[in-house]
Amino acid sequence: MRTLFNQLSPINLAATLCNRFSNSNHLCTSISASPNLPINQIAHIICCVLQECTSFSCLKKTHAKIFAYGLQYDSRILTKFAIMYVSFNRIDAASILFEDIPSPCSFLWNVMIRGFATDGRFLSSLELYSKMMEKGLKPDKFAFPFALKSCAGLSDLQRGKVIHQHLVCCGCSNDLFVDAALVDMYAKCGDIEAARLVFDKMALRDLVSWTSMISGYAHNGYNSETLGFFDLMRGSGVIPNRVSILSVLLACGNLGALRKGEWFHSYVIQTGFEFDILVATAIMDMYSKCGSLDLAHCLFDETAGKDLVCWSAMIASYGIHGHGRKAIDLFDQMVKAGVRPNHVTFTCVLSACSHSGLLEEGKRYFQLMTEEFVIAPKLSNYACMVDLLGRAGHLSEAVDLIENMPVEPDASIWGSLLGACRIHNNLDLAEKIADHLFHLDPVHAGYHVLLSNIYAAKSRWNEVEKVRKMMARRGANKIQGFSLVEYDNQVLKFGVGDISHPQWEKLYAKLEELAAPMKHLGYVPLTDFVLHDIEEESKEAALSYHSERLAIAFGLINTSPGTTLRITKNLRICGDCHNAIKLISKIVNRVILVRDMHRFHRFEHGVCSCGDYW
DNA sequence: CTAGGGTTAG
Repeated sequence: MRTLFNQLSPINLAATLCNRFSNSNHLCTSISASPNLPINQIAHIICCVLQECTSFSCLKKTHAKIFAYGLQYDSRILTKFAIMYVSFNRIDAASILFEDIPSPCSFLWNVMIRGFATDGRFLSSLELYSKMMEKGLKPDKFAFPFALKSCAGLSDLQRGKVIHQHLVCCGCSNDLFVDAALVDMYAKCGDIEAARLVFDKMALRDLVSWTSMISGYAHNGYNSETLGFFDLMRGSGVIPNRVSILSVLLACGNLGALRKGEWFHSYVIQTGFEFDILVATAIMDMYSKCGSLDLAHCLFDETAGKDLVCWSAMIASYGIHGHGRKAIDLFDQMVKAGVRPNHVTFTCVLSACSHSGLLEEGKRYFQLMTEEFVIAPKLSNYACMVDLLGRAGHLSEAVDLIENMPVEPDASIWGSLLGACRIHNNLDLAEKIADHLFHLDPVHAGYHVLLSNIYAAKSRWNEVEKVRKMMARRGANKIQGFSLVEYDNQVLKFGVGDISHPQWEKLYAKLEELAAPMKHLGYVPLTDFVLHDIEEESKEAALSYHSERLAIAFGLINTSPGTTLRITKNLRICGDCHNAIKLISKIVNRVILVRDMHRFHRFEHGVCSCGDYW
């Protein structure tokens, strides 16, 4: 060994060491065996060996050895070590070394920016990026995608735009990876138009860029665009993989497009994509959101190696379908199976309790979360609790909870409470809440509508008008209600009093036809403004029809008797329609599934699965 | 040296 060290040049020596001694002990022993070796030579050897380093423990031991040799202040070695630490995902260790280097080279800055971003420490990554720019150093084309990834992770569109400008200045645009990262950043920050602009300008588009775009559409609510873009991708000769399928499944779920979703399920099987837990969860969730709880549950049972997300998704499914007890049972099973819940799981459970009116159970699980699992409740957990308490009429308890929250309540919390005020027609509380609420979110149309409906319930028409004007002044535009129904591999959309469908006359005639038997069953149209508690979708004219009724009429005309009708609605179903659909289900003897903004309503034999608790 | 992904309240 000693002869080796003395005879070979450092590079050859390093190469020899790499070949012969792949593990750290040998390396360290060899170095220790030659105490007379000049320090710079050892440094050189170690640098070369590190390049071949494949084991973290080897790295750590070598690092310790370096300290023993008193080389810790050599920038070159430190840089090498920092880079190695990053490659082993030990960003903290790398960071400590980085701080010790007087003026780190550009490359190390880039490596650190990448390292932090990869580790999910987006703020640190961007902080470093800014510091690097301040020093007049330019990030390289490998660092930009990571800086953009950090912006995407933080949904920081403003910073993303700035970095976009920088990279153009640095001449790093028109690079496949940089552009793909740009597309992804814009898509994740919700600026889908900007994403599309970059995407369209790309000379070359790989599967990843397509997938980023598709996922951007899906996650920003452009559901039919998602499906369209997927077809476009296939048309352009790019073969999808399981990742791109996930976005498409999401879109199907959002649209309630069961047939399309089923098609993708079989597509996954036919093409032989790996049917891993992510794909299984996505398909399961799609089935559930399309109203097919049975299929979702089947898949859940068949899926081996269920993880937290998979369990949570199934719990959420029971929740939106109104099966609170089953959601709770599943939660208990999950815990028994040794899977530790997180705040999302509890959001699912609490929301399930809320939809099913399981007040005591909800309280118990909230307590379980904080006390037994020691999970700090997030805003979403508080929102569920406020909703649970409020719905059940325990308004003051809900207020207590909000006042004692350790975090600042946001608009959604007050919104929950306002929703409860509407159910219980509590005007005093509603007015107090509205102040907070409109301060936090002045342009939210839904909250204004809620308040206006509470006034209307008390026949306070002047105030109703005031709220209306307030909305106009603030530019809080009402969201148009619509209902979706899948037919013949298409998703059809019906708006309020829609006459755009070729069959529109038939649809209205069908509703007319139903009017008599409905009346016979005791239906009284609730023309009172109060119950048209959804956005503007009502009150247009006596002849206007809510979108879900048109969708139902369409389904009745175009499907064979007995077929379940599935409707997806963007807003909350109104009380009048809820009454009407119950009766329709009885008259036509059909199951009518309506998914509104919050949950499923399964109408059958004149009753709804929500038990009118919604 | 780089990348895209499944669950969540209102």
